[in-house]
Amino acid sequence: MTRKKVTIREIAKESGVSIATVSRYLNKVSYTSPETERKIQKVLDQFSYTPNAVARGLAKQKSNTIAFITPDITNPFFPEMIKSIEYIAKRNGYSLLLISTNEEELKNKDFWNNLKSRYIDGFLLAQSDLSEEIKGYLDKVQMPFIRIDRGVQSDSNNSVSVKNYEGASLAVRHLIELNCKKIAHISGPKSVFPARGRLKGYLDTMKLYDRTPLVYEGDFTLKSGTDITERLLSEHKDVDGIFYANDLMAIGALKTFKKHHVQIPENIAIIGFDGIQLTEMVNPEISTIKQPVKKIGEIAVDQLITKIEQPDLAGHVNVELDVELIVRESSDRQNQRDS
Amino acid sequence: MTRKKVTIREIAKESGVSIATVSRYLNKVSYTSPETERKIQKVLDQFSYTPNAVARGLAKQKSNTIAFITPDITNPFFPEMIKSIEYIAKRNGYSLLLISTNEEELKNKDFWNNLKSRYIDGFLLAQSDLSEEIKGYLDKVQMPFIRIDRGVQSDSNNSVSVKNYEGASLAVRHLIELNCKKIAHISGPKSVFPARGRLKGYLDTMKLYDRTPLVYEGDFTLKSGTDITERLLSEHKDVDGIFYANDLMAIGALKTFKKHHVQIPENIAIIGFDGIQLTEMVNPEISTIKQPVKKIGEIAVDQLITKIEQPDLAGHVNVELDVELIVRESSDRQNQRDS
DNA sequence: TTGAAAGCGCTAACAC
DNA sequence: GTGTTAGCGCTTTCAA
Repeated sequence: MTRKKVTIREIAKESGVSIATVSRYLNKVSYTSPETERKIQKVLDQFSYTPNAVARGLAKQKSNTIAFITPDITNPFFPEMIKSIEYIAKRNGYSLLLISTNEEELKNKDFWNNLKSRYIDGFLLAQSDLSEEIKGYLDKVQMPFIRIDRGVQSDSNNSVSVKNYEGASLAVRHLIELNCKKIAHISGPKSVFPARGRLKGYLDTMKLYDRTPLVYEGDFTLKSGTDITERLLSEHKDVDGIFYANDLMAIGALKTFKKHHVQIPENIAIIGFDGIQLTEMVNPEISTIKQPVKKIGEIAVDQLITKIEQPDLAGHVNVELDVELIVRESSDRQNQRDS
Repeated sequence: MTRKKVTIREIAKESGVSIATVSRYLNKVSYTSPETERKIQKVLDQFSYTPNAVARGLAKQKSNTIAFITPDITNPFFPEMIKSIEYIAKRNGYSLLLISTNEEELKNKDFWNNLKSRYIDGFLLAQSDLSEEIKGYLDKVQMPFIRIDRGVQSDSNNSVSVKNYEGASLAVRHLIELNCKKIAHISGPKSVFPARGRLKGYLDTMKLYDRTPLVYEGDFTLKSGTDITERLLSEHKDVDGIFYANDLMAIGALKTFKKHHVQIPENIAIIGFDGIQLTEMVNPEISTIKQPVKKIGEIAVDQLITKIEQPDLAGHVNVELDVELIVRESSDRQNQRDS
């Protein structure tokens, strides 16, 4: 496939110019006469030369590689988000290094030294919640980075997230329009920022419509959806609408509903948050507030690359993307009326 | 965090030895006197020195990085498998580069040249089906690699896969023990090797028990599960057991069953193949033939690293892992009898 | 056991 | 415009 290894030196010799000229041509920096360019290009083709990326990296102190760091590779967002990230990165000439870490590791000096010693150009951090300690590290680590999604405090910079508050409001208003009388909220852990945003959106909107809020705290897992719904049903039999702080809990709740022969959406209308693919795979399909996962990835990597390539141009970024109400069977009472 | 950048040169100067000696100590190659070692180590700690990975890479022509290449990053296996791969890789001092490609790109010389120019040490290839053309490329590319899972032809080498045939047999026997009289199989695309293995397992086992086989060809997607089940039900109303060639199709079928008010497992017992997490999240939970996803990843990366570090020791590998029958609601007639 | 020095392959001043 | 040369930071002969 690739014969020997052909270096810039051969190319230079073969085209009768100096390696500097070849390098200049390759990097399109400063002018080279059209004629030499033609000569060089010819030899380049002939040898199907590819510059050695490592040598180039060493000389330029740059690897054209970014890292995606997360403790939580099995998060349902992951596949789709990674896909868009890798795609955009590649299009810009960057490769994607995948790193899964626990919080401990982020505090390890060696961890960061290692990234630096590899000239990793920047990283995306998808870490749920950062302790103050780690935030301190991040400030000092002196690398471009963007935080994604859940790891976002309202006061933070350099992050891409979604409008959790508005999304929650959308969800509640949707349930109200469905004529739900008693709308409960199964929240995420209050320690997590997006969970708080969604909770506040729920509370404020309920208030706006003069409703009495009813909140149970879950932990974003499937199981907690099942269990807490069980408790909710036993303690409040008259609930007829539930807004789950994420899809996974809503899906988990389906087991409980089935067990108690609760009809969805006839008896209770439910809606989740996130818009993971799973919502379309279960029965009934779950209504949700959809996050633009791909877009989150795209924007994050885009911002990161800007920070890398034009450090001065890129100030602190703080993007908040819109979410979208997706109505599916679990809250669709149009069809219901017909039957 | 990290002050200036401290190179091996400072370490050498500071400890009063040559950089060669420091390098030797760092790489634990050839002996160094205990005394110098102590001196060096002291300085090392003091500066919290990390060798520059890129420079080292250039000198050793090695990056300590492996690539995971797939066209299909949203495959449900992905998260868990990647997780185990990254874990083992890291434990062995390797990082994981994620590359998603279409088949076209694999035929592109530049693609491979790029990997080589970065001194990527090897790669895992999770590509469904490789054309002969690509297999030709792989032979010539001269890099260590292992193929994973679906990309496996029976005659291939350097691959890690599972016992598809035996798994299918397990599934069928399970349905027979459940007293199913007419057992159908929704296969995967016949062009895909694992699909063929599962089909053959089904056919042979049916024959073994003197049953008449009934096969419909699906394409492994959720939707094909829904649609083909629809057709199956209309054409063969007496089917009472279905073995789906993968879980996704079995899950898709649930919509059809619901629509036609078919009770699972009372009217029809079903079982899938793969053991993706989704099977536990739907209603009813789906029985399945579980692939040891983590193990597949672990073994693959393990083999790959062996190939990289001991090229002579590692001959051609061809691992076939065992699968496991997991009985869940969709084929559980123990509980059914009680009710 | 240790040091000197020649690479690894490319970039970027600096000079012409 | 183009060539010379000194790095980038580390490894690895080859001598001593």
